[in-house]
Amino acid sequence: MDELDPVFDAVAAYFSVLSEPTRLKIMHAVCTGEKTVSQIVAQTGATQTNVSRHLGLMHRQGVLARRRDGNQIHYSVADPTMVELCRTVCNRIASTIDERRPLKRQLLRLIPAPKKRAA
Amino acid sequence: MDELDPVFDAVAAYFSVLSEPTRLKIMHAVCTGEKTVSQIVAQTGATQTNVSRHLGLMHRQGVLARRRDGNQIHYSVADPTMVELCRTVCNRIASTIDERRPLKRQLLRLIPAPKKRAA
DNA sequence: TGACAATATGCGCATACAGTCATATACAGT
DNA sequence: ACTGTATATGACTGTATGCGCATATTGTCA
Repeated sequence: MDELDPVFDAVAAYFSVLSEPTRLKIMHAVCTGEKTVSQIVAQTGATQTNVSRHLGLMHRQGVLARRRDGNQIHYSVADPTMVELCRTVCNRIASTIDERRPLKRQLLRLIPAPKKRAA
Repeated sequence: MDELDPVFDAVAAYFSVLSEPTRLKIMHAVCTGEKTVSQIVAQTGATQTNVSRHLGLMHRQGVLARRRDGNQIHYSVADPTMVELCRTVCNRIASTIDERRPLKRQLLRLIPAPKKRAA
């Protein structure tokens, strides 16, 4: 199975992006459309430094796209699969905890369903 | 956004299970049906200690189901969503690396497509 | 009960990584 | 050029966690 190691490593690295609460908050912030760093900082409540680190990481992984506009930098989702995975997991977790209603509602509404061609 | 923290933590924890190569190997081993610890150890090439640790963790997370049979313990997939996520990611990664053919083939074949009612 | 096989666990180590502080870079306006 | 704003980065710390060794636990068979 050794020759498959790079494969498992790649898949693990992919999931690793989503295995961190702050990065999930960032995904949640940008999954509805382009956002500047400041906006993401405001929405997530994380520090600027920390957000910037995670944004850099996610951009390097190809998860997020960057766009410079004067002084600001806009980030957006570059890999829709990531959002799809989040939605799947939110639904799954919600289905396992019928007793905890409020958490369930929050989960189901975190990732809005795609309209037609959500950027 | 503070009140949503537990939600993001839960989702992150969910993805964390799949963000580790050894655990992915285990998923790959059991996704085709129940396997004993020894079988998983053999297939993954990891040590018994390490496999046992990961199996315990995955069982506690509700990802795997346990079944005692005499001296042996059989593990199987308890959460089909996990397998679905793996398949999704394998396809996604494969699609991003058309140039690396061998890796692509391996990825696409890691998680066999569900027949009708795969346990 | 004793010996053996299968699996789990306490402990220690090494590494990875999220977070913070201070500072650097890049751009805009005056 | 200077100041202010927006974003990124180097250095460091603390914590989490994957791993291996030795050992414990659970079950089988004689």
